[in-house]
Amino acid sequence: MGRIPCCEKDNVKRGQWTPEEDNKLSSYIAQHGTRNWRLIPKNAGLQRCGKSCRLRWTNYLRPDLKHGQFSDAEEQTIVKLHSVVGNRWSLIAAQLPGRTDNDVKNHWNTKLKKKLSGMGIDPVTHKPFSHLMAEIATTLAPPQVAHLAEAALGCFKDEMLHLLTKKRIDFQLQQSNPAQGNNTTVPYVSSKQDEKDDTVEKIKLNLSRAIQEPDMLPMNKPWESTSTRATSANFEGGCGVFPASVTGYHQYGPSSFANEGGGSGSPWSQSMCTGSTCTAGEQVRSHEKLKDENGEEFQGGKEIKNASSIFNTDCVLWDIPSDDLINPIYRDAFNNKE
DNA sequence: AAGTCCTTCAACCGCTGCGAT
DNA sequence: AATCGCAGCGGTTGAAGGACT
Repeated sequence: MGRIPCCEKDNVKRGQWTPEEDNKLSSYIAQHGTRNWRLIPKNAGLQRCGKSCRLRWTNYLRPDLKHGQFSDAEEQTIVKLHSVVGNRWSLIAAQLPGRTDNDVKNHWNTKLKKKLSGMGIDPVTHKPFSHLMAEIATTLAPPQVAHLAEAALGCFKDEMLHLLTKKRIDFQLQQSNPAQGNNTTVPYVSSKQDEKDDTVEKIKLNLSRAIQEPDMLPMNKPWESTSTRATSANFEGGCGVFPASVTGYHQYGPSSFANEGGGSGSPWSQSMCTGSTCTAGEQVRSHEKLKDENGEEFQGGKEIKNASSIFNTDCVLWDIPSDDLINPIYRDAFNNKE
């Protein structure tokens, strides 16, 4: 039994809204509010379906909306929240005044995913690519690992190729010493296809090396540690899949990248990618029950009418002060990758 | 200058949960 | 308890404009 459509498809206009339509909708809502979207187009004299009107209003016409570029702080908030709740755009948008879920989703898909990939971080799991490779290599028996690693490589390949073909990266192999500039540095290649093939071969080479020599794999998990100073060396010394310039960002940048000697161990970096919150399989799914620190259950999804129950000023889930949502060091690292 | 490719983002689609009946 | 209709959500699409060749 099919559901009755929300409107007569034949009688409704689709596609871009005209300024006249915007005016009609805005002035109607200003007078009558947004009760009953089905009636709004009819009463406002619009040949649109109610759903289309609602979207136009919530995503564009609402007076409280913020249009224009996302700020650094907003981007950081999105990344951080995404690492906790995954693709729950409405929940994330609720933490960004004036932004809609559509805005956040679009910005994530067009900008932030690429930024993270460019930093050597898998935007799905929020873990370094190199770590994911290493996990595959260490957790599986040799006959399986080759195939699975190949499959994983396929997953990451598009992101990596995007990065590597857009930007010329001095691709350092794990053994090479950048200061000496020895000839293990992969030279720039002339054609785009050669460049891609070469890059894929390098990744494969280093992956297979990591599989054959598990000793060289990073056994510590810097993002799970709050005390160990994690530096890019963790990954340069790892499977060597990624160039130092990329792995240097593996912890969303802050202490290990921008403050090489300091290792501030900012709660920002710790909470961005802790094992307990950042893996895809562990991400909160819609309608799963969540528990707060008192063991009381609350639910994800739209059951959370006020998202501040999760993202409140005390940051219960993250155990960080809210001020740390905006970490200037991380921000700089993030911006420098543009 | 023209054609092609890429990026962005508004809009649509289908699904789900909730409240009313 | 079952059904219906609405609102909201996330994934996807496609038009438009910009960048590149």
